[in-house]
Amino acid sequence: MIDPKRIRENPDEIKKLLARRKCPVSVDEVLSVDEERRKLQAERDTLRHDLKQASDAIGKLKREGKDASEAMAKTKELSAKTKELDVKLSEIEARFEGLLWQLPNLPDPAATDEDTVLRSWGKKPEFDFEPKDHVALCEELGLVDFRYAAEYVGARFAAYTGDGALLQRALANFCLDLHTKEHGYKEVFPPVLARAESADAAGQLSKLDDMYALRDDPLYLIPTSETALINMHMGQELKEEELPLKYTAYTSCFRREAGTYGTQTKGLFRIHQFEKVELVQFAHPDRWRAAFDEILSNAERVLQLLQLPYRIKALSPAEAAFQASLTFDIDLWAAGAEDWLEVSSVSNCRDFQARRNKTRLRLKDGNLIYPYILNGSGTAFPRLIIAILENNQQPDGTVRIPDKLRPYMDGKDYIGK
RNA sequence: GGAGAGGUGGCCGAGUGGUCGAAGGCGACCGCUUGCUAAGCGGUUGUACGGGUAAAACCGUACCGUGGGUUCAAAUCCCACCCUCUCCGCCA
Repeated sequence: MIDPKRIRENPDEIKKLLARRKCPVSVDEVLSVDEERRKLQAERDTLRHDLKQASDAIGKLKREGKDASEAMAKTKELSAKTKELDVKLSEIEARFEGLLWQLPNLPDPAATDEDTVLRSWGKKPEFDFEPKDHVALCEELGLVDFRYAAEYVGARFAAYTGDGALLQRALANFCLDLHTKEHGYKEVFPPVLARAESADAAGQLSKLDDMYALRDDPLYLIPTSETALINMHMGQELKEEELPLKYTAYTSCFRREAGTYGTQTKGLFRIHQFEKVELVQFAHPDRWRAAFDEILSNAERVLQLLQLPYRIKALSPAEAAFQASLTFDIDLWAAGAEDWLEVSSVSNCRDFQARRNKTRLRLKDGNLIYPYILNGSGTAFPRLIIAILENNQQPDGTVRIPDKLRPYMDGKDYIGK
């Protein structure tokens, strides 16, 4: 949520910033509803003040043992009028809130309107044979059973089998070990279901159609563990001294992604359930950049240790998620697909989510503000698996396991040998 | 899922219709004080929205799990729901 005061005080600035991204409501509408709301509140407050005084007077009369029936009859009318205004006010307040919640986060001033590749790392592998894509490799090495998954649950799901399942588990342990032991994150294993309000706080209810809902309970399968982690302190007051708070979680993520058929849907590329290690930091607003850079480098470290070539791309505000102010994507090079695959998205959401879930920050000077919440994948597995398989494939159809992953893969050097 | 108990400020905890934004305690902050490892004394200390201000001060309203209701008046009475704890059931 954007600070409503900021909208009121700098409407032109807000309009200009929001023009850079998809925004379903107009700032002018927000402003006019706000004005109406303030007017109504002033009226209601005055009326209620009078009512309170009248009631107090009645109390006094009664305590003194005097007759208050006349005063009570008179006050009844005042009470009715106040209630009428109460109803009107809460209606307009709800409308105001509703509009506010539909406004996407303001883009960072530094964000460019075109996606921009900032830098890259590693060398694309070269082959003296025709490299296969991951679907072929998975089938030949028995790593994923797409047929079974399709029959069992439906299209665009994966069932990892044998060394494929082991690889998945190895990556989870590898990433979690790295982030907890070397990068200082606290590991969380959260529920993968969330209430609507929790998802809404994260900003994900704006993509309601993308979430799986349960039939009998008002719960949703989380599209990312960001949903779970950014709500770790909902309703709480954090102390400046305890920042930054750093959390990591390995969970399955669920996305319906209706309407994305046709583009890059082969194999593991875009599936309805995927696994991901997420990184979230709660940071002091003044130190968000350090937290942002840290999350980015934490994610990069995974790829460096696994020797996977990648590039960092600054996302345009139009591309960024509803809740994000600044986003850098990390794209992995996949040699079989001969394409870049997004494996991580690092975002600064500023105080957007903290305002929504009422996470606040008590500063040393006593002031109460909202902390900034940042997140990033560290990283998403199906695509990591695609890149590992395609980039490390050998002429004989086996796949070399990156050195750092071997301890997690029963010490094996190759998949398929 | 069933039965019972409970949800009050940063924390603990009192409060069954008006004098309650809420006793008392703890913690925190400020001041004073004291020769013995830190204690004593005094004071301050919630949030949101609106008004007001250069900014404060200040003023108003709301908030005692959430949402409704009764009443001139609700932390207090009524209804529904949510959550926590205990016991039972079910279950990995």
